[in-house]
Amino acid sequence: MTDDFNLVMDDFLPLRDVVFNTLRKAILTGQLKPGERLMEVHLANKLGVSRTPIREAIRKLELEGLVVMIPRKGAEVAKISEKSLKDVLEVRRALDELIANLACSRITREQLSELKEAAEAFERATKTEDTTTIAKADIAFHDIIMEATGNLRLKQLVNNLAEQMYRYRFVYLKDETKHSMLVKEHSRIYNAILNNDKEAASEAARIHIDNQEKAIIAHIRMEMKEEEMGGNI
Amino acid sequence: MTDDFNLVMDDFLPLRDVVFNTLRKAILTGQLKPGERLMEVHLANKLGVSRTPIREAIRKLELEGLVVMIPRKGAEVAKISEKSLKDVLEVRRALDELIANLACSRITREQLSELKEAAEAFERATKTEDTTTIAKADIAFHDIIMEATGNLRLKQLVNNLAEQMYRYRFVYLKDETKHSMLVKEHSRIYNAILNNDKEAASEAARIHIDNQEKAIIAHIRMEMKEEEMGGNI
DNA sequence: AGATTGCATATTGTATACAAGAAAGTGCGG
DNA sequence: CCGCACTTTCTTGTATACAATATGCAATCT
Repeated sequence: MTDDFNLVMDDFLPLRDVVFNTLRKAILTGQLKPGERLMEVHLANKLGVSRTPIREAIRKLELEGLVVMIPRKGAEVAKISEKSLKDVLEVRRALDELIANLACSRITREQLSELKEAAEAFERATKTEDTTTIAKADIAFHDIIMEATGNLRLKQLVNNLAEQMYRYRFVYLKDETKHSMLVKEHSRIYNAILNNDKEAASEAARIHIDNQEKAIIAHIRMEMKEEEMGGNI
Repeated sequence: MTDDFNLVMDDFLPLRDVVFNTLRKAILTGQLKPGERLMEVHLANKLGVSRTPIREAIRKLELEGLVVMIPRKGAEVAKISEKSLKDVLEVRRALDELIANLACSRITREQLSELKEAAEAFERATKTEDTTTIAKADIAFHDIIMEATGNLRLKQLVNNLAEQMYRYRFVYLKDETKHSMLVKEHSRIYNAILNNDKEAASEAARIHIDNQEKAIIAHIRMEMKEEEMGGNI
């Protein structure tokens, strides 16, 4: 049982936020599985706090879409269907296009050189073959573009959407045959932004998401097949 | 004092949700003003419940961006700056374009005729000059398009964004000189969707938001001017 | 006079107690 | 052996009690 996630006491943060972060992380990393019930006293005992902070944390997770409430039954970790994932990706595609587009006109020289460095760092990371390193480099690259838009709300929304599919992020990063493609896609995005070519930037961003979608959907279908097989023994 | 909003008991809904809806409405309609503090005992007494449901409702409002938490100080109604409004509208523009685009290929015949009817109803409403009626007709029109996309997440996000600027909605609906323009814009959107012309639909949606943005920003600037004047007496 | 410290009070943060409803088990009758 | 009703227990929903901290005021010191 790797099931025992513990609180990282942050002392000055309210307990509800500590619990919120802890539970969110547990859901996103798969320690808490889709469909699993979140029982208040159980969590309270486990984390060594009372039910109150637990409940308040759940209210926030509920609005983030990570848990669903069943009236008079309690909270459970939200299941992600292929449909809901497609819905999320459909929105993300539009927002990522917007981000690339906005970044073209708003990026600073400094950010532009950071972006170049980040793209190179990502390429180096793919050589190391350590998925965590690659993932970090990927996030760093996209964070710079997002920052360049200067739109806080946009940033917040995209982060939340990305979160919904966090557990599938490694799927397309683990596949080494895709690495060179990812590097090319990044460089295409970088060049489009460099040239202030909004059309090209949007399209590059769209293609980037499209490819992720394909990989993730394929993975999900496989997972489902496996589950069926398991049930049919 | 129009300050006394009351609970609409929904009996089967948990109190926290009733409180949540009540407070949200109060914020959106301006009964609770930006910067105003939300004190738990005060609200609890006023609404005749204990602090617990109040707190849980505030947690949700917090995540919706309608209130901001100040640690150990409490919650207050979020202020909306011109910048944050522009941020919101920038995102909404992209999402409304997406909605119009998706609706083109996914709308059913039935929804199409509903949409035609809604557009006509909106035109009739502008003749009555009752702002509430007009607002309802406007919402109905856009709801049909949104529904046609079949994307639940998209719907949820756009609703939330629209909410942020709810109190300014009447600004562009009250101005009668704009009515004929709005009617034209709606009919443009309807025709584009009817013809399954995605490009045209997106553009029509974009223009629709652009015009709203102009009206709202102008209104906000005016409001701010007024405030300054008030302070400088 | 101004600043500073200490106290009183108000307000949030957390824990616990109590109420009510749902689910699961148990026993009885068919 | 199966099904239905009753009871028990578990879990959420709500209220309240207690703790910790910030704020404002006043008195005192410089």
